[in-house]
Amino acid sequence: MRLPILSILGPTASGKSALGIELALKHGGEIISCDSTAVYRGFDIGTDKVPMHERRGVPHHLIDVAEPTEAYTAARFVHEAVEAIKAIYDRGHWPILVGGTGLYYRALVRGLFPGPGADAEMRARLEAIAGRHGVGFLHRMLQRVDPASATRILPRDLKRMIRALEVYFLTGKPLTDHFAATVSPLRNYETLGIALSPPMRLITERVEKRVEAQFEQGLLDEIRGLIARGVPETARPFGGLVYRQALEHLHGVRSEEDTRALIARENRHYARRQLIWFRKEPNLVWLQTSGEDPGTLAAVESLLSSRIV
RNA sequence: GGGGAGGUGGCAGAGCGGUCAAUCGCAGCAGGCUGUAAACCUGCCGCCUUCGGGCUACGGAGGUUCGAACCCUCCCCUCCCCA
Repeated sequence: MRLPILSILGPTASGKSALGIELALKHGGEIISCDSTAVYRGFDIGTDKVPMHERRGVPHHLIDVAEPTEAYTAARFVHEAVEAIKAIYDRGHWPILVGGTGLYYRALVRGLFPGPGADAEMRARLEAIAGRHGVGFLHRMLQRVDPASATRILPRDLKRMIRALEVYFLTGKPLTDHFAATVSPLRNYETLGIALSPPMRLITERVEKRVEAQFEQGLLDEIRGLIARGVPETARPFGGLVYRQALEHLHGVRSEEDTRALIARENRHYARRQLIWFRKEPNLVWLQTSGEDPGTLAAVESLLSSRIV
């Protein structure tokens, strides 16, 4: 008898982490972060990692597992998350997935096709072609070798086009053909997914407060420190939300005040995209409250009590 | 008081006689996503629409013209410089 893998999803600042910890404390849970940026060591403030002392002894997995110069991927996430889930159940504990990275969640729950991963050399070559002949050239190329993907991928969506071509050239088979072989890594597990979706007004408010707090906690010093330690500004996590805008500010692109406002706005945009993503996920139970709302905990508890397997 | 610049859709800012409901950007709204995903990409964005189009628009009022956001006259208002 054990609890289903619980997933707590939701947009930024919806209170996922707090809820996860609360539930973990009650039922012997361990948290698996589903966050594409929290995996990077040294990027703490801008990713809003829960500090050690606030974790209250609850183990957190898939946080700080990669160097900033590494390229963490959805595939690696899936692999490590599955390993973590197994290990947690083996310990007799309960795995709780907490995060907001839609692709990672979907990849874990629905699976990725069993094909080749990123190939830096191939990508560089394709990018060079795009640079020389334009994106349209790549799209026409894709049209010839993988018409189905060419229809799905818009002509200017370079990243997806490159991936589709990469898969084709590496396997001789169109990407869309590979899709049929996709299986869920969690197919043998019982799962329960919660989507937190408090009113957007509340998200906006919380995001604004959080951005202020991030600056107060020394976001800029954290960035300076990372650079001083030799992390190149081209490192993956520097290209993401918060860090990108803050880095621009350090380069004098705009004032700190404007940067804070910009980051808050970008966070709202991001929250919207996250929700769009989750809405397409089947089998999620939606709660219109934040993770700290006592009603949320009660609702999840009651869902769990009917789902013990 | 004298001299100069200008008033364009939520902001910012092009246009300077027809092809302008008005470039581009931002904001706003909607959406996509199978190994970079906090990334990347798409559509809408005056009002109405059966999505073909219809209507009202570029500070205000007149005027010139087949035709004006663009030219002329007057008025109103902003900003800068000198006093």
